[in-house]
Amino acid sequence: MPELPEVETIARGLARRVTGDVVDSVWLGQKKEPLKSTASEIVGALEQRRIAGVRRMGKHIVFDLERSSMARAPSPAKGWGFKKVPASGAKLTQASSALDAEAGQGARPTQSPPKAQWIVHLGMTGRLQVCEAQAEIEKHTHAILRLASGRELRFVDPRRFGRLSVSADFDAGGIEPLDIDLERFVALFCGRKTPIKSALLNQKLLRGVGNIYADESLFRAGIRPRRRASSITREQLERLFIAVKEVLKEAIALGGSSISDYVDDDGKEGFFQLQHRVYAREGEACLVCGSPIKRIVIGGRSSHYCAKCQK
DNA sequence: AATGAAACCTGACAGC
DNA sequence: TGCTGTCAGGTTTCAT
Repeated sequence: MPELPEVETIARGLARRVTGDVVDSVWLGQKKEPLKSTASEIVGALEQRRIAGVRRMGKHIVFDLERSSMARAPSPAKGWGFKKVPASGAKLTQASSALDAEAGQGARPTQSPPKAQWIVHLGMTGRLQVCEAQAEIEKHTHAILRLASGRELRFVDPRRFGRLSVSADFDAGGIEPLDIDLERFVALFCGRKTPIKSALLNQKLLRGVGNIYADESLFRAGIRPRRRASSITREQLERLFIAVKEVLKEAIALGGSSISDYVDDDGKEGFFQLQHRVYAREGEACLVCGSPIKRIVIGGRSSHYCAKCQK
């Protein structure tokens, strides 16, 4: 569900709320889909680390971790007595199995600790909650980080398209659409026979643009989503370049779009959906010319456009 | 190499 | 009420 503006909103909210806190212990559910790294890699990278910051890369949320100054004894292996086991039937996992594997064994007295990052991709339905430890555990909760402040950071994801991993130097691939310059933007689409809509969704080119903002950007640029990327004129690409940045910035300013289940970490909804000009408006009148908005499928994704305004 | 279709999951909603 | 079919803001995998 979340695209760049939603992930940016969520990352900013998390940065405000959990930066400086320390991960005391980690619980992971039994479903395997959400984990891209092994459970022990994730637990080992997170436990007893201080959250130095939270930021966005493409649609990924990156937690920068550093060794906690107040490193304590490893948390008790028995875990922390859950009041209610999530409906999925998950159980407690190893608490500190691979704790500090790289630092404890190497015995290298260097003072530059290895970088550690916790990477979260929300997929379609993923959410990160910051809540009190006693708050009820929602169905589809796949990970819980108990924080030294007494709160918990929880990953909830019904559809399980989200992914958790740890890394030392994560690279999301692609280029940030808000940072790219015109020449590099134009070069991305050069010689590509794929529809421009599909190229915009390709995270190896631009990272962070998703279905809503691709449609909205193409509408503002006056380009039909099925046009071959290579067939688009320089002038149109310049308009698209501006439109993509404009749409993303406006959406971030409004806290993202929320249509059904997206809410930010405070539980507040974004408001950009009120600005949608084509997305999810099939059959409704184009706000510019009044023609009915069309919906077609491109690369398996529904695509909305105005046949009169977009060529 | 690039493109497109299918697969991966659950939940919400419309229609019968 | 309950069943069926469709759809969903994303990515990966597997044939062409």
